[in-house]
Amino acid sequence: MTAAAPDLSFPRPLCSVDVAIFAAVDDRLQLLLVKRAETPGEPFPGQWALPGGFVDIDRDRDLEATARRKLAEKTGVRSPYLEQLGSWGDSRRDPRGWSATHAYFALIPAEGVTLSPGANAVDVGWFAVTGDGVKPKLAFDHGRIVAAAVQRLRGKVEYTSLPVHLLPAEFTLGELQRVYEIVLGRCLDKSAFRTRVLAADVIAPTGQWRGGANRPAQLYRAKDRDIVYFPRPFEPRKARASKTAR
Amino acid sequence: MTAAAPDLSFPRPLCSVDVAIFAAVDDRLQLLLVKRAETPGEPFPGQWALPGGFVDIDRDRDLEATARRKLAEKTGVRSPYLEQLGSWGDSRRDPRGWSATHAYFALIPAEGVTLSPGANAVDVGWFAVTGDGVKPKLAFDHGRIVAAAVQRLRGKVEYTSLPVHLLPAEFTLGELQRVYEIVLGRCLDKSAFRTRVLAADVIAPTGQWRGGANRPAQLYRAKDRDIVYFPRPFEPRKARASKTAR
DNA sequence: ACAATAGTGTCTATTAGACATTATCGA
DNA sequence: TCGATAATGTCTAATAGACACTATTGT
Repeated sequence: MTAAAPDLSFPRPLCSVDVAIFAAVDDRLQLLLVKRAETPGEPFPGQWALPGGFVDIDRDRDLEATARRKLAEKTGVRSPYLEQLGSWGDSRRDPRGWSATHAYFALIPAEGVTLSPGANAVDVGWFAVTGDGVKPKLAFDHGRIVAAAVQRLRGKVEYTSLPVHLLPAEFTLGELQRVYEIVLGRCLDKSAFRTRVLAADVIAPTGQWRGGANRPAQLYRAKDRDIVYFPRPFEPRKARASKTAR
Repeated sequence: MTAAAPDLSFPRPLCSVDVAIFAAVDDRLQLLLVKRAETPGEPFPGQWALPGGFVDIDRDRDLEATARRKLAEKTGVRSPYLEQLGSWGDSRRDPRGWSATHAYFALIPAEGVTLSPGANAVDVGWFAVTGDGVKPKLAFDHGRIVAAAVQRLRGKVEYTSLPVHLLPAEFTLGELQRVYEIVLGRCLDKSAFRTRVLAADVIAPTGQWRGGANRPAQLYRAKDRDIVYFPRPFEPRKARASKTAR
């Protein structure tokens, strides 16, 4: 005889995944957004939103797979830095009913990425991050999700090696410092920066050099794909009394 | 005329919330677990698990509400420190089908908490955290969720004021230091600890004193309910060469 | 007086930022 | 030689930990 299986027919929330994809494009921190189709009945038609969609329980083995699928659809990138950001679920964020979304955030190198809208979207584009968000008003509650993503990114950049994932495989220390400055929105001291990063043992010289109209720079490569934590955050000191007062 | 609403009838994952509830009980960091009922058809009958359950879209206005409901059911505590931990979703974690759970972690003062199994559970209890987890093998993938919760807690304790939430409203600096040591599993220097905590401006003296068989201690109260970040983590130095060599 | 814990003071190694200096390339 | 950027060195303020010392209660 078969035991009576408990009832699972109660209503379930909708279950989706959204991804906040960041890159350093044109010397600015930018976020990838997609424009929603104008299909009748679709919520927020024509509005910009994070790339995302419902979990497909036949195709996606887990939540991260859904996130990777969305990322690959829009950017073609297959091995980004991908981190879970959090989840947002309530009765009102989606007019179609109680819904919960699992948000991820990704960092990708801007170089060599070609955007494509994919299905469900009519347009894709990079949007400069200003303050805690982005210019256009976003669909759903994506505004607050983006704010959380930006805060998490900025916060972690203060004390981790995260920004290496915004660069291609090989890069110079100068370029690395530049991405840090782009994300943080402030300048860093070169000497202190180099000491920190090299002491953290996150990057290794490739032995190659990048030449230009100046002294060539050592090329480096990220050591681990993982994130490394600095012992302390960047802490700008008060400006010292300048000797050359002017 | 009505626009054709898009089809929402595709299968949805199950959606649940689980809560890792920590307290400092008997001078040890402990985790609250519930024993699952032996109801036929229920997965993992009789096994220990995190308190949790399906989102009830009629009762719960959002995910956090589900977490609070579970917490109150088991402990009666209504205003804990509650933080989202992450989400886990895949096709195999629940034998009943593709399921995603939203995990939270909570810190509560051990004092004055009375446990009750509530519905769906036949027993509740505190389990000492050892290493990254807890003795019994847990239901579902709760083992890895607990590991993530413990790591997050330990990590944050290094550089935040989190442990105040493991204490009752009023406490002495000695007691606060003790909870830090319980969670971190190592001793801290009294002087350094006091300087740090007081400089962080997270607690305020109440004006009251706690007496005993020794010099009375100033009572403090947490200033904000929120978490405060220390400028740097606790960093134990190498032991200095002892003058009294023996 | 003594045990026990609270609370303070001093010393020092370490560090990271500020800033100056040197190095190395192309034009 | 010059401009530009890379790489390194020096100085110093700040700090956190180690550890000793003092303070205040009950017994």
